[in-house]
Amino acid sequence: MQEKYLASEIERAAQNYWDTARSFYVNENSNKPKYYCLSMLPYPSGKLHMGHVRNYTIGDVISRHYRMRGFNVLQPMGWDAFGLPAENAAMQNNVPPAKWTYDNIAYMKHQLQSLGFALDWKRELATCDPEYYRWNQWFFLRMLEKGIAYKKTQIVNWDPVDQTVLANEQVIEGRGWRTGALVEKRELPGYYLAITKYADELLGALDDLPGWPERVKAMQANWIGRSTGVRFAFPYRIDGLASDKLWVYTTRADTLMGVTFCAVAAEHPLAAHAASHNPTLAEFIAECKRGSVMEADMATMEKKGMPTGLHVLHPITGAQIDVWVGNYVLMSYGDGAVMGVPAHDERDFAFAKKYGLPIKQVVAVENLEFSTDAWQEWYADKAAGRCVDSGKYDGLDSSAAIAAIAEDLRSMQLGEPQVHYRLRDWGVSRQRYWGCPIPLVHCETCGTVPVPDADLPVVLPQDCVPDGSGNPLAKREDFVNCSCPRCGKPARRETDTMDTFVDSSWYYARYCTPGADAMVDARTNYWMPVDQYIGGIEHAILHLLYSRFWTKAMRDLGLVSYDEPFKNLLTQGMVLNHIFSRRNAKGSIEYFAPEEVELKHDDGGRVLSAVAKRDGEPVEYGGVGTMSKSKRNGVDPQSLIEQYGADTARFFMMFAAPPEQTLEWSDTGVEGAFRFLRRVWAMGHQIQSSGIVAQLPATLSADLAATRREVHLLLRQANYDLTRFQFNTVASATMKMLNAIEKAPAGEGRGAVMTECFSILIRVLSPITPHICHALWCDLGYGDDVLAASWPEPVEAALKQDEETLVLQVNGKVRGSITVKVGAAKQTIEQVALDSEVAQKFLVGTSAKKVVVVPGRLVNIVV
RNA sequence: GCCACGGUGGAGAAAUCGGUAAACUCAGCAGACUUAAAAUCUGCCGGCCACCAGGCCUUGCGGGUUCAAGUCCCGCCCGUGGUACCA
Repeated sequence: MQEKYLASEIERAAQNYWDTARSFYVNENSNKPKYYCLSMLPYPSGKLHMGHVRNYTIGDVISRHYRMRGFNVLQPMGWDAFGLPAENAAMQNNVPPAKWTYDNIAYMKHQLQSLGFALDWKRELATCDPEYYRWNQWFFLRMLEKGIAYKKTQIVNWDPVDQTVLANEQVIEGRGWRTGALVEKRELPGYYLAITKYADELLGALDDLPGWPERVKAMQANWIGRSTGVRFAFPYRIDGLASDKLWVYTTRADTLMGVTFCAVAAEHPLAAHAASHNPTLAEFIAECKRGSVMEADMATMEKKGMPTGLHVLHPITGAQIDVWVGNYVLMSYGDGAVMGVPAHDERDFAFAKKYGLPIKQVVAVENLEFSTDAWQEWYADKAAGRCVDSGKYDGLDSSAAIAAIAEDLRSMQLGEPQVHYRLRDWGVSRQRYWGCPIPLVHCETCGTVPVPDADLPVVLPQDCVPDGSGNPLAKREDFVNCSCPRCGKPARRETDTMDTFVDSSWYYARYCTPGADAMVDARTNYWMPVDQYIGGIEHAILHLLYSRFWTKAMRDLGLVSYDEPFKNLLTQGMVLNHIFSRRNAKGSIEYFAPEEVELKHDDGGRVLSAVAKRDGEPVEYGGVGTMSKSKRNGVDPQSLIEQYGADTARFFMMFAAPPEQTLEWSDTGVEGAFRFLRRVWAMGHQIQSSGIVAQLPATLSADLAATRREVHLLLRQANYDLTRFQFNTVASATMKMLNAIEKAPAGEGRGAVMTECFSILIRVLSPITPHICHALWCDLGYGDDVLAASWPEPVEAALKQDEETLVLQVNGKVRGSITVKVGAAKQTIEQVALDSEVAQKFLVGTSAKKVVVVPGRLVNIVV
């Protein structure tokens, strides 16, 4: 073996070995237990960034560890290849998204391979491949048949200059990112998937996912947002309107007697009716329709309203209630109308104060004074209050009042209790080119007709170049023009494509069944569910909820036999980097990569200002944020790999922080990871040249026994840390092992202790830095392939010790230590502590009030 | 705004059950080796007080529970992720 650590040579050799031996190609014919380890598939943005390296190294460490523990491990990889960035790149470089995407895939695949991940590449898939997305189309048609997919209108961000739909990401401060034009809300028809039909199951099944982080389950539960309340109506009679009821939903029916107004969404029929002969109101409604559709914008904007001049009747008292239009009422949520109870709802309170609407208290809490001057938390407290000034409901508590009022509404046929979800159905239509075509045909005679299964896939043309003004598919006559599958007459193809979350909702199942001429086949039931799923915390809600929904829909269509796709979930923390941007003259935003920017710091190291190196003009510092193509703040690991090797990059990534924690990028410390690997190599060389000693002598000197004990203790700790995926401390355990081996004292058996301890070190380190460990394992003659080695376990005999040291505290402060026999009785320990010189010093003129003994840890004397 | 998570030395971090705060590493400082540099090795490295012995303080801020709090409870501040068309 070479004396010097030559990373690139070692890595090439190890990768060649794995390729030749087909080490990571797996199948279902194994007598080992299966283990499906899956990392979220990357978007092929051009180059890997540090977030990818982190994600895939975590997955690889888990995969290799489980493999050495005797599992049949599947670890596949693929490409989330449809999406917006390809269209943006196309506009910038005049390259078709298809070419850009496939070029990126080729480059990034090469990068992944150079990192030495234990991937089964024969299962690779790209979601932009017609052989993949045909099954999106096929399944969409099945959902259409089952009524899970349906059509209704959706509200989108509209750029009036580019005449195009904008993604939320493309709306910055209410303006289109390219044009700077004020964004408008526009209604378009679109297809929805009825995820709300599964809301109860999606919520309930969270309890059956003990391997998911609590925080993710909490977020999903809140997102689904099940509530029980009452849906009821305010009756009205308004000339020119056929309907005679204004429906609302509330969880606080107990405050119904405090209603002083109603508010409807700008798109509500009552608003439209009132506006038809009220230009001021029409103008206000138009104003409500300006701005983006984002929830964060809706929630933070100033709450505004305008009276419609219409009124409805209180369902119980019959009193006239004014109807307002409110910019904060969402048509897409419930019935697009809400009751206003200013006394007991904080938002209604602010609204009433602003417009001088009456505030009527109907819930009181003993000893607390209600005042309309300022909002107080208890006004909305469901638990403490009782009804007042509410007629026959006076004195009832919240739940009794809700029950009584719901019953009265029911008897009047004006409402009933209802379970409500915050979750909305999943709108999947996108007015974009680079996505999976929705397999429908529009015929003047037959209406909307599904493309027959035999004609799937509807293939997306590969050579379009978007220009930012709408979907180029609509201009492609050869795509759009077709004949109706039903009547044969000329017809037009649907040009909307599917949300890319469709692509990623079932790819994990397709990995299991490469080459199947169905969506999936029986092999999926061998591998699924995924035993360990690893991906960014940013997917905690949407991707993970859609995948769970999709799995249940596939199950209900008889395609798979499992209920949940991901048994265990590890949510990786984001890798963050600094963000710099500038708004140009047109009002659009340009981002600068950190290396394109020069920083000025204050004395404390805080960023004061930044200028672009290119032109010396100032750029705005946007703080830190997740590495992304669009913000141009990704760091390419390539130079790291070239300079130090894949093992150093992998080790450093694992060492830097625990997987779930957010990581602010900095490359200081990479050098240290490299130094460590060089020392590991040097130790291997030293052991090899001084001769490998397999047999430990019958007895060891106390010093050597201590070295051996330390390494076995570290092994015990590392094994524990592996079970909880805390790889940073596994990495530091291997560093501590090396420190101990290097300091191994002279004496009989030194070679044997070093040989044994180093074999432990290599195996524990091998999932993190597989190349160097592969080389050392072979070169030192431990075996042919470290992948086939058994995972090390600490040896009890090596851990044994006769005495232990306990911390001695007086009044909770550390004052010294005592040494006792292992397993000594509490009374004995107490006596040793009290007799100690340190304790005696503190006991002069007083006595111990209490002595707390924590076995194996400490003694605390309270005086 | 709302939901979730986080905040520990100059930096990344560790501390498994409420039991020695800062393991391991980076940066820095001092030294050894060297003609020199690189590499390597050794020592120091939270703050204040002290001649030493040692003492006091310190886990974003303010309170609380406890023999004992980074860890548990209450109230704030700041940061990150998500917020349904970024993926």
